[in-house]
Amino acid sequence: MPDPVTATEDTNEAATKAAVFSTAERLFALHGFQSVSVRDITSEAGVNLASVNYHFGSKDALLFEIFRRRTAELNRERARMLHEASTRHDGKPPVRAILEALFAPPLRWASLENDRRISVQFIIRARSEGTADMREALAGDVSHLARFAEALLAARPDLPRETVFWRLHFCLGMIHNNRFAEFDRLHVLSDGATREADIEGLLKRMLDFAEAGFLA
Amino acid sequence: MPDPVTATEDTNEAATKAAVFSTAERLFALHGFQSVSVRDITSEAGVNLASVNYHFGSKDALLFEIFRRRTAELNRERARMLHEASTRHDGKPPVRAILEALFAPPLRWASLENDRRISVQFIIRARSEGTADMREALAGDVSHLARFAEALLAARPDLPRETVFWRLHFCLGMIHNNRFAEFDRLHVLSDGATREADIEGLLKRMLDFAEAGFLA
DNA sequence: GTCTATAGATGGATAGAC
DNA sequence: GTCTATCCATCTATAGAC
Repeated sequence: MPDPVTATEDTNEAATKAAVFSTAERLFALHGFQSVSVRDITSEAGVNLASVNYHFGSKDALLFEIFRRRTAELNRERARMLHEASTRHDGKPPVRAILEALFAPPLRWASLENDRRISVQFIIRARSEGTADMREALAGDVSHLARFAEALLAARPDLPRETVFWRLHFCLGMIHNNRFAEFDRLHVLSDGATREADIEGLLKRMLDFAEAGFLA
Repeated sequence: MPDPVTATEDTNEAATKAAVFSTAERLFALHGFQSVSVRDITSEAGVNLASVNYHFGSKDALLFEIFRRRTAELNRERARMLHEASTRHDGKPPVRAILEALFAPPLRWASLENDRRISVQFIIRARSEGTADMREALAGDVSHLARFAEALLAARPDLPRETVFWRLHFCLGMIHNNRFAEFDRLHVLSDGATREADIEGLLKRMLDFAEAGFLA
């Protein structure tokens, strides 16, 4: 049984670290990386200015830790869905099941009632505004995408290899365009006809579009 | 006939302004907006530190002017292609011709031998990292997209309105994903099978994919 | 108009008290 | 571990000499 005083201190420390983490993630996701200062984060989180350096080392290290944790979680969820699709279809899942494993995790995160809604925006932003560290990590992330490419190649052995890769690239573009600003713009353009709230409906729309594109 | 001295000065002034403009566009496109300082721009352009403020007013105003000029050029080219497709098809262009007017201009700009290759990267970056001014301008840009939406609705009157808007959104995502970093990543993933240099081939691939998705 | 020098503001990081 | 005070680098913008 731990010393109650120590336990309380540990809890406080963990709470401070967690507050910094989630506040930073939210501010970075909403306003970009370079625009948000350490002072913005600590003042909004209600913690001391020095906490970022104490708990994470530097602003960049904090950024990278958020990035690493969120991408790991997302990749794990995608890999799990791909694996389930594979077992469900005797090791040869069809295109639609593969694409669902790629689309569903970030889309479900993005639903209005999901805590991770902001995490998706963070990850998308990291793809274009990330630091050198993050871009290196993204290059290593290719191994994760490779499993999806393999599954797609197996599902469509009749297609030229490069065609499958290009179409996977198009699908990734569809996902990365799901930013708050783009949803808002579409909402204006369609005069309110597009309802971002209906995530399962959007998933079906994306799958219909991408599956047809893949079977062309 | 202008005074030769004045003409030379005017030319020098215009040359300085143009050097600042194109150097800034390139650096912003390659490294992001906040990462590039006025000092970076002026030293790389070989002009004085004060030239940015003298010729453009401020760093943000310079950014906005680049953004405004490039998006105007791109929108004009797209509108022209859409108009030509419309006359070619008696006012009712098919989906593929509409999408070609949307895809071809930014893709052709992105070809290796095109001077505007860097401008596309600038515009894409502006969509996610732009200032408040630029985001406002993007909202006004909806009128330009509305013409494409109208054409698509006319080409597929059988589809629910919101379906057409969502699919247009997916197509825009395909375009916006054509960043240098994403091309590089795809190149690694496909082990060199995807050749970014073949722009006309890529255009055909995008049209095949998107047209099939639209006709689903 | 061009340039240097500098003002004025803000940023990340840290030393040192508690 | 937490906090304050502060260092030092860097940035944008501008005043003023030429």
